[in-house]
Amino acid sequence: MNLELTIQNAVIDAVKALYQTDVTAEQVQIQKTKKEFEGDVTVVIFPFVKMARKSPEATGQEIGEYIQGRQSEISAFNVIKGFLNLSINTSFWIDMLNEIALQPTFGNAGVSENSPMMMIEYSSPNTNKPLHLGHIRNNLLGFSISEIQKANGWKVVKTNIVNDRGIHICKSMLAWKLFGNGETPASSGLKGDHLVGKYYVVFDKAYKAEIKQLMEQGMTEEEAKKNAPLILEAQKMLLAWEQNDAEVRHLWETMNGWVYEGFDATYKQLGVDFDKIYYESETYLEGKSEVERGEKSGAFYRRDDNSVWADLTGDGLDEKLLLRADGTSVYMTQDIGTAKLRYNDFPINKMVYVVGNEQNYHFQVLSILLDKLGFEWGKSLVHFSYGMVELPEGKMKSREGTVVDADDLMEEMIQTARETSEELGKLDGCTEEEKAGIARMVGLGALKYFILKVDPKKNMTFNPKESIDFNGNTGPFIQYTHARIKSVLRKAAEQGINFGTKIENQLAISEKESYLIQLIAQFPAVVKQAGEEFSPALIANYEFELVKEFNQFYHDFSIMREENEALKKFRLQLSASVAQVVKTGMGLLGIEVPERM
RNA sequence: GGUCUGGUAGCUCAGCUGGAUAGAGCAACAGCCUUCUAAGCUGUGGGUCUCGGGUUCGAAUCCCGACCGGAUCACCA
Repeated sequence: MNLELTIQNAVIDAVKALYQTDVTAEQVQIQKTKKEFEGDVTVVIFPFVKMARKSPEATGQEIGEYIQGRQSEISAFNVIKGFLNLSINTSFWIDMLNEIALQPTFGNAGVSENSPMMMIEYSSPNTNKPLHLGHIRNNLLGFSISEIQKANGWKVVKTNIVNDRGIHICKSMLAWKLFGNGETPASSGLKGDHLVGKYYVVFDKAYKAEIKQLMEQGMTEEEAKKNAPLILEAQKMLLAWEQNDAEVRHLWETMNGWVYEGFDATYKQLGVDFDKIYYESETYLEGKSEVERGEKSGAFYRRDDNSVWADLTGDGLDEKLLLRADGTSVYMTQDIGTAKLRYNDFPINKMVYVVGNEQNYHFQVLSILLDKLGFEWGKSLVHFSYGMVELPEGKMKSREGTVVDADDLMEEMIQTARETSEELGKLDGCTEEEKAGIARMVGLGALKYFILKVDPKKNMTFNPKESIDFNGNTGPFIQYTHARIKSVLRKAAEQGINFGTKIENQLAISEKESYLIQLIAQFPAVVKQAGEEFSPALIANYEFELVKEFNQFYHDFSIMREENEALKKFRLQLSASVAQVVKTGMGLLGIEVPERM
């Protein structure tokens, strides 16, 4: 029972009968009738006026008359300018609501044994400092699109490649060794990742001081940066790490261990997780052999200094280094290796990288290189590219101390939610445990929704003060509506009203109600589109529209005071369906919805 | 400079596969709590959809150009 399809076919038939012209389904544009006009569904009739050789109004009238006589769902129609507005029988809407309410997984296609598999890489942190606001956007987007793809029938493997080796972690290690006095997370009370991050900053400060000193002794800035004792020492450490020096390896394992404990806590609080974690220390040597194979096959070439390059000028790009003259690999080489590794480890049908838009070029190149190496999946890699998070003062700069720390931010959101809830008296009569749970759901809901509602590909501004907002187009507004519906449903259950059964369709329902049903019915299509476009924002904005619409409805009717029992059951059923779609939709965004708040 | 990307209300954003009078939220102002949760609802004010051309019945939406902003073009990852 697809309304759009039915009407589309009816219009095609009408045009053929009336004007002896065949039109395709694409030419029949159908949309929800705008609220200010009468009717439920609108057909745009401009495409047919030439065939009819009549005015838009006359054409609309003719088509309207033709299809009303033949389609029982259509109870009335009107024509305004070139728009044919059709009113649909209330019994049709009630049938539709009945159908929706009987589907336990409405809007979520679910995964089956032979579903295709999608691997989604996200998060991918460095182990030298804690997660910040930019990572939050990455993690939320990665988690959300994973959920959305699952709802669209993909098996999803969430993966994280941890950048656990390299000069950056050596810097933290060195600073800790020199200035740390054996400080540990336990002794300092600091979260592991914060402790390691602290020493990264210590290194940077000391390093800068050395540079300054060397410059005063007459070196240029460039020379000073290369020759400062600290950086030389850090490079020595990296070399020792690569040669498996026992002491360095031990320190590295210890400090990374601290970081992982810290990251785990942050991930847990954010509500994200992974199915498979790759560590760069275990994969960074992959890819070299692939590049060498590519050189033999002629896809890449070797220069006189022994470095290996790919010439992409034919693709409108530059030349790209793949192996240094000393034979070591670069970022791109590693990514070639890990891509191959992943396709060996899992039967992947699609690989998605959730990585910021500053790496657009990198992934464009990666895709071409893999293709040149003969991997049939090379071209099909998806770089899910998202924009930067900026602060009102501009970009986050760690040097200027304007980085918004992920843990601090989440804590602040939860705290504010707690205070606001208490001010409003929402938490009266709750146990301490319930209070904490609600504050957590609301605070994090606000943060997640704020970030996910904006188009991923756009840069966004995050105002830490203003974003702690629970009014308007926010997560808490949606959560609140859910809680209120649940409250009504509880009350109905107490009174023993059974609204879970089929609703009779001899009812007079309002246009607002049929509009709501139409909106609910749209949900699966929204989920599908969100999957195709990798856009949690689509779902977020849909949820807001639905909830806003419901709130208006809610204020127009007193469900529990309704005396017509059949109508009361219908409205309860409608409310329950809205709550269901809210819960499912918010779930796709990784946002929990409380039963009460 | 090359490539990519964005420019919609004072602010944050929807709308962009062309359709009706361009929508929300925030902020401002005015109303609504003896009725299922007021984190709500209703109303008012606020727009040269950056600018200029083109395509057509119709353009915020598509095309071309200009202007402004961001990213990137590393033997960093």
